[in-house]
Amino acid sequence: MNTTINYLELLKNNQLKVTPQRSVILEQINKFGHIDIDTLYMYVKKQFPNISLATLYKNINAMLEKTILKEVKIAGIKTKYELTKAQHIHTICNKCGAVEDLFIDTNTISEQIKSETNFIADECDMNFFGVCKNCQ
Amino acid sequence: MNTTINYLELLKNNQLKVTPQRSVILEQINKFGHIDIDTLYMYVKKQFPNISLATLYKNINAMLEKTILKEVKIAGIKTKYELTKAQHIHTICNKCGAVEDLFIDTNTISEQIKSETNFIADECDMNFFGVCKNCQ
DNA sequence: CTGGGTGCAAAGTATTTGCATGAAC
DNA sequence: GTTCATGCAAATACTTTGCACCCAG
Repeated sequence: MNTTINYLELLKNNQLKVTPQRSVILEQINKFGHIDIDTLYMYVKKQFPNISLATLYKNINAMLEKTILKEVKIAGIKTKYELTKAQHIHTICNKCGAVEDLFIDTNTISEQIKSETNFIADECDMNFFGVCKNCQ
Repeated sequence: MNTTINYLELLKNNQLKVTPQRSVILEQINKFGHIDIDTLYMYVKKQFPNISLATLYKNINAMLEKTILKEVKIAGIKTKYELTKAQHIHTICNKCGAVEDLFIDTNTISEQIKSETNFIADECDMNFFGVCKNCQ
């Protein structure tokens, strides 16, 4: 049920050396879906007790630049990171805090924006706040 | 053409004391539409050379709590603040950096989300990245 | 072997807190 | 007069940088 991702190829294809630290970082981000730096640090430390926060930041930044990762900035909570995947939006539950992906079409709105304002959008972030199924 | 806002009432109605500093803060945020803390500090200092960053942060946080203000977190740029107003979305130009408001309907998507996932959304943030009319 | 990655320490930036004084109501 | 805001200094949190050493290719 979990998508298998080839971290090795992902790194190689982006001219980043494959190190065990990087593999674990990607593994953990994928496991959590969305994770903030401190939680990630905590989990990566379980496999690399000596890894430094600086290394984590450096790697995160390198992968952000290569667009392997994406920054998820959400009002009210710490910035999280996710693997870059198909265009999707986020739902954030105000009760339990869960952040979920939802793969829905966003092009319709982009086109509406273009016709109304001439702004040509090629990307978007959408965050919906409310109450998730489980918390209702 | 500029909406006149009664900062006095806005503060009073939210149980916040009316101080000249607060009025100027609201004035500047309104003038810029969206502004980050450093730019705001710079402009507020023109009228209150002795104001401290701490005071600015305290006021911003107080007004965020009362929902007079809203945090605008956008991937890649510094967090900005705006006055709370009718539901709207943001367009961010990748060339000139301009952040603009766009008042379009978001309920249709909220309903789509509800019917697809049972997530009940009561609010959303939407940021579209691309090229604005002027920069094309 | 060579270039880039790692870990540490230190620097830099951002944000919050505590407290004495002063202004709002 | 009482409560809360302000401004300063200090503390804390967050992120980046420099450098010596080490590993991936």
